[in-house]
Amino acid sequence: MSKGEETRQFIIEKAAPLFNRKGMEATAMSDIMEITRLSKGSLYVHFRDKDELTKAVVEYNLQLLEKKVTTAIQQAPTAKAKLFAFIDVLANATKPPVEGGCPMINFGMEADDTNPLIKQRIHQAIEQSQKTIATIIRAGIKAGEFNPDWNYKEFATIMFATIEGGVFISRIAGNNEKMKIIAGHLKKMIEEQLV
Amino acid sequence: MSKGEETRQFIIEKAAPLFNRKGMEATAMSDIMEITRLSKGSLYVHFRDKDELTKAVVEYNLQLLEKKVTTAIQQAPTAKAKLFAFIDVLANATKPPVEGGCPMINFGMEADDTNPLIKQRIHQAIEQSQKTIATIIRAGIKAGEFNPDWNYKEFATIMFATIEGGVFISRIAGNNEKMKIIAGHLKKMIEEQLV
Amino acid sequence: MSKGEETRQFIIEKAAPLFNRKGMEATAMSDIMEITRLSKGSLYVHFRDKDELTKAVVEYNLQLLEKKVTTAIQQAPTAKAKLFAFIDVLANATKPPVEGGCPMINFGMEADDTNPLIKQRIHQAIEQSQKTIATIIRAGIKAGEFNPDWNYKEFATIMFATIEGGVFISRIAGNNEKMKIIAGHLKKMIEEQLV
Amino acid sequence: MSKGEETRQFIIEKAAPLFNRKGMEATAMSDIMEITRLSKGSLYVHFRDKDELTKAVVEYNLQLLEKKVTTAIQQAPTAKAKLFAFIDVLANATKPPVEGGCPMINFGMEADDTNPLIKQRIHQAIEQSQKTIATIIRAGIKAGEFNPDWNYKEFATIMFATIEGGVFISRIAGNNEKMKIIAGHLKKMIEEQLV
DNA sequence: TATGAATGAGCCTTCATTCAT
DNA sequence: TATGAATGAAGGCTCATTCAT
Repeated sequence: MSKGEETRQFIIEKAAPLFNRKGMEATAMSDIMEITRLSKGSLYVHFRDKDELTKAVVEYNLQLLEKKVTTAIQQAPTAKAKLFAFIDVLANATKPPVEGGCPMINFGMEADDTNPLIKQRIHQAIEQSQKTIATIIRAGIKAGEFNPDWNYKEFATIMFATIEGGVFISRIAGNNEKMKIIAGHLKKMIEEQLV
Repeated sequence: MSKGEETRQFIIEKAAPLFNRKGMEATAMSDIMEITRLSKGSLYVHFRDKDELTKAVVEYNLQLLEKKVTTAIQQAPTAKAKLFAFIDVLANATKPPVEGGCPMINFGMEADDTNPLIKQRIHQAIEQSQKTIATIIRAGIKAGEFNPDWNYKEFATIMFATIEGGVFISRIAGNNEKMKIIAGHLKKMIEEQLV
Repeated sequence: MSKGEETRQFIIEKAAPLFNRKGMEATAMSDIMEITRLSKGSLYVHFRDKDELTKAVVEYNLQLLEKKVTTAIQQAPTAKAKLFAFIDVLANATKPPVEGGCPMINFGMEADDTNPLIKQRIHQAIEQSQKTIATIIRAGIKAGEFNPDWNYKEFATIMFATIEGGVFISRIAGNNEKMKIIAGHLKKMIEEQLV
Repeated sequence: MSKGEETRQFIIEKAAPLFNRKGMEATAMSDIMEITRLSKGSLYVHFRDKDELTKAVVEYNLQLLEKKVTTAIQQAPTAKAKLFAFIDVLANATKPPVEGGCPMINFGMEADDTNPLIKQRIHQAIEQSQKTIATIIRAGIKAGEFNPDWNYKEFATIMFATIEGGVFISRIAGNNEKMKIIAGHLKKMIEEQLV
């Protein structure tokens, strides 16, 4: 990695939690200057404009989240364990997988009426998340672990929505109480489909 | 209502959809000037600063939502019908109960890391929503409509979270497809508790 | 004139020589701030952006020039005297009719490759100048003052071009030496057409 | 020519039309980078700063013009033909002798209030142009081609001013119509001095 | 009460220039 | 020589807010 790429990556990594926490609009280039200890001009050497930096930061946060999820899933032995792992990773609002909380709901809600490109990217991440869940279940059915009649595609959507709703509630509540209930509920629904 | 109060209310009503759609930070006082056709000075006669206007607008949006929900519930004859009505009101992302979408998730996500007061107010609205659901169910149980063993408090949380998660997904998707699945799922869960 | 219009006019008048001397691009909003002792925000109360201020300033300079020319012409009794007055007003590079020199050549040369709107406006001013000359001559012919065979339209163009060329040379030379020769030449040409 | 000098010359030639067209201030070092495909650092190896590059570019443009003029003059057999050639080279605003138009008026007008050194250089070029005209006429007189009483020094100034004024008008008009009139007029004045 | 002129901090971005490699 | 990363001043502009009328 060249010096330039290194700095670019450094900026993204430092900026990522800031954008994820404060929001894209609310994070100023001067905030990035401060946190990176880089000059204003230097930032613009590596990113054409704030929008390009924003895109890179959103991408970074999404991929960081995906990596955490993927790692957790891979380490789980069974389909049930994988689903539980998925829940446990995302449903931990007090110690979220990505600093600042779930980037899908964070960036998605802000981009909704302001940034079609980011919105589109979040849409894709949401779809991917549901696909990941669905894929795990399908494998579990094939392995004889889950009830083959399970409408797993619908469940993937329900599970994802419920988790994100839980993330929202927990963030506003400032604690994970309600999330425990939600996670427990989802896990029970999963166990009900065990053969 | 005095002339002053009337103008104040007029401003709030005009500003409400703007804030709900664009966000609190992104909505400028000049936007309010434009939409109300009022002068800059006039706005500051009725509101000490933008923060006060923001609070009033958030309050207005929340109460408008609550009114829509309450009306829908009151018109429903049974507990089941009331729960279904609750779902139908909130789960219509294409024609949301409040212009700009659910104000709880809209304002809540933005306020999370920036505005503790608004955050607190949204927290209260979230709690109230769950209480509303719980109250309906409790009445339904008392009336012999629902299974008395139903852990309705937990269900209230789950139902609310799932709806908000669905709202989020639908907004980003730009359509209500997934929301139908989610609403259907919640309704099935409710029907399973019918005596 | 309202307070706002007064300030707007004040800004234009203060900015006019600056733009005319330094150029449109080279004159910064901060220069206008300094010379008007007004705040940055105040400037933008009266002008949407720098471009709008630029247009107003160009217009002001052109009209100021036109006024000086018109006044000089009106005070001259004969057609010959009017033409001489025209020359004397424009051909005084050391004490130009408009502070900073002839706005037609100043703004025109800069706008040529950068600002089509201003370019168009200067084009119009150039055409008008030639028309003014032609109109004077035509009246002089009608009054029996000038030779009726004079191709006055062509002469108007030649006279205007020669003056502007003289303005250019004088500005660069920093003195009016060459301009005297040019003015003398033009006046001789005019006298040759006297009946 | 060493490698370094070669690169230096390459930069000047590429930058020359840019400066002549856009102006000195408006042409950024990044524009030069782009057009030369050279790195920022490389530019600064060959030129201490933008000012030095500017001077070199102005010089290049002036000498290119002079070369075109000289060549045209040398190819003309008589004094009259030489003067006509001079006019024809400069008075072609649609296909100017130097890309971007006459560098004397282009750089001169911009430098007037901002760059004394360039202004001085343009002054010299203007004087030289008039001297060139005067020299041709003097030779023509000596050769018995022109009227020996002709005040050729004054005519040189008038001719030069008229051409530059014509260049100005044509540039703003975007066509050569008026220039034809001006050139015709000058040629007629010359022919009147033929013996 | 209502107006809108005035303010100044702050935002994003551009630019000429320097310097380590 | 050549590169391109880093710098910081300066530019145009927006915005919430104040204040005289």
